[in-house]
Amino acid sequence: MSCELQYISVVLLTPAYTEFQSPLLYGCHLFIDIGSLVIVPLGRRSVLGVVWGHLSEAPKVDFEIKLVLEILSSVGKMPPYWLNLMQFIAKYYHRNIGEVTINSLPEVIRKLERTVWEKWIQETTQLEEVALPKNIQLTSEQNQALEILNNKIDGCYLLYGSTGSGKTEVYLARIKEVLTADPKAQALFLVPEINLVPQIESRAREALVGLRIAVVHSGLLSKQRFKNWWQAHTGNARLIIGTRSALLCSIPRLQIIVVDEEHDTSYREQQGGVKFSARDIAVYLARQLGIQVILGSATPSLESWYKSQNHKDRLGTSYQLLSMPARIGNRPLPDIKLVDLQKSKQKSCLSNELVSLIHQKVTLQEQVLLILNRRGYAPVLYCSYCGWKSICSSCSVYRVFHKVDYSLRCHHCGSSSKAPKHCPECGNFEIHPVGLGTEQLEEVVQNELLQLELDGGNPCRLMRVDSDTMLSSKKIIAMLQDIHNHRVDVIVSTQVLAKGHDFDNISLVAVLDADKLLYSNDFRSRERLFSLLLQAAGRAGRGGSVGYNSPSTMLIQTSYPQHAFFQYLKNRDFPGFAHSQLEERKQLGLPPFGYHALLRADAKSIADALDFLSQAREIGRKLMPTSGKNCHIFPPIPMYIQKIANVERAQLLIESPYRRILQDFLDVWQKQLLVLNRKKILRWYIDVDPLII
DNA sequence: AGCACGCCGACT
DNA sequence: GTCGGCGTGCTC
Repeated sequence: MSCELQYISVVLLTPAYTEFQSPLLYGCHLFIDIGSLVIVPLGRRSVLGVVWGHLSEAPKVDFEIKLVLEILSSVGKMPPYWLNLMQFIAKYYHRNIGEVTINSLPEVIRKLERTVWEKWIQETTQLEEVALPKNIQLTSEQNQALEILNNKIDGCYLLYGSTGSGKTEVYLARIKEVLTADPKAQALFLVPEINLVPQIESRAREALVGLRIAVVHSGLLSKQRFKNWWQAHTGNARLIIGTRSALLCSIPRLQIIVVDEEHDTSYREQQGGVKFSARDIAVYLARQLGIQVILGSATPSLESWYKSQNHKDRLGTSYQLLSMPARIGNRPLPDIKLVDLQKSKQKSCLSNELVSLIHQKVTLQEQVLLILNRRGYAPVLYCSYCGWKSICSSCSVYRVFHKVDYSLRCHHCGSSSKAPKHCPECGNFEIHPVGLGTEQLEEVVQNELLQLELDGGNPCRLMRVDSDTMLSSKKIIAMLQDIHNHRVDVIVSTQVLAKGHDFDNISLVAVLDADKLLYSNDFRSRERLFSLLLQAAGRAGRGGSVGYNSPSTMLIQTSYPQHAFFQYLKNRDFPGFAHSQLEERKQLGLPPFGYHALLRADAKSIADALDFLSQAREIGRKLMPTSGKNCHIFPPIPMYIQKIANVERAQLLIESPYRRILQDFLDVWQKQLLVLNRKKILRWYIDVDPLII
């Protein structure tokens, strides 16, 4: 079917930070649809590309246009909505279109292992269509929310319901509705973390028996990941459950998106690659497709909350608030108690109040959850003689002492070394761990409970749950099972357990290190603390059927019990707290009243990084009279953690009350920065809507 | 980012 | 003589 030479533009992985960026021009003698995957020559290489557009006539250029080598027809075409999505992410986050697009494809395809993926495609089976069950049992409150959702096919909704109010049933009921109305429709259900996927998956399989579900997250091996991606891409999977990366899948018949725990910062954070907010992109995508998006949380992000209070954003969108205040079965909410660390007596990190409460609960055969957000035994090893501290050799942070294997580990670069028995500087043997981590807390609790015997003389059982013990998904499941089946009495954990998991028999949750987030230089830290504490409180006393011997309690140890923050918390007054925070942010022009971007520079020496940023700032200030007015560019500063893995990091903050103006400025500015072309000395990138400034 | 070309040091 | 160090430059 060859025809005369056609010209197409193709997106491919061209180097970032140079002026040489895709899409690039290619020729071919076949008509190739937009969205097709192709192999094209680039220099002396053959690389993967995505067909982006057709040219109506031969372009006049001073270079030779090469021909497409091959069309990867077995993958089919990427849907138009997906191409638009890639375009938007690249534009909004100021990234290379090729970087965004190519990196969103499955690994086998990126590596061009065609025989491998074709075999995997052969292996995947078309699952049988099964009629969905008729009804999901809902309370009247849940039904009210569902009816509003069922009234429309589009719009953005904020489902605000306390922990245990049954948000998941509402999501699933609405998804069922959408998938029943259109037998080809697909739904996307996002969760913030991998370890929440299994529980949502089993809830969905239970409520929607027979539904074809695909799970997509970075924890899968590349084969399974491809197969699940393929199920979504071909429309075979009707519900896609996953973490932020699931949003980048090809879901051609997408009709509804759910973003559970929408406030969670995991939707934004990412180590490498393109930083984007999966929640914000989900909202954008839903609006583009004219479909519904449901954001759910017990403690919404202040940005979402603000939009749900009848404040329209620049595009005229506001979120419809759906409130579900009641807990299912009217289970009592745990009492929130504060222990004043300044006044209370304590032998260890545990106040006497906490120790006696633990004793009480454990004796009643109820479970206790202690939350401390620091892994390891102690955050630093310290020589009392010469002042030596266990600083990481590659980063500007302390290495954390882990007693289990007597190691010093850097939680930033991952390097680890044997912990010294005596001071490496002065030889003194008086080196000791300073501060408290979960390993040590486990030890302290063990000592406190040694004398305690439960019914029938059984000893009190202890378990530590943090990323050091949650090594595999098998282990995670086993540990959760042990908790559910009451094979442990006291659980020591980092934040991992505070999020999303449901436990029936925990009647005491204690948070040991709340103060760190109460006074922090990050303007979002109180918002995060509020949500962490309320979520943690939600872990206590969820069970409806289990008869409690004692009322469930949430206990917080703090040195600042008088802080207004705790008044809001004790009253569970999220609206009040949100209002006070929003007032503060309004005064300071912080999000959602202002918009941020960072110019980040990584270099071998901090001077190079700062020097580049200073030059960039000058360039930016020269642009001011035209495109930069209403933007403020702050002076460059080294990052809070200046060095990670031997890379010196600095940044510069740009702030504007208008998103559009900030975006326009970044467009012009970024192009000028490319001319500085300092790729040998440093890497730089723009970070839009950063979480931490 | 790759990948090649290019121009200087110690080896079978 | 050549193998290989990584500096520099190009890719529709």
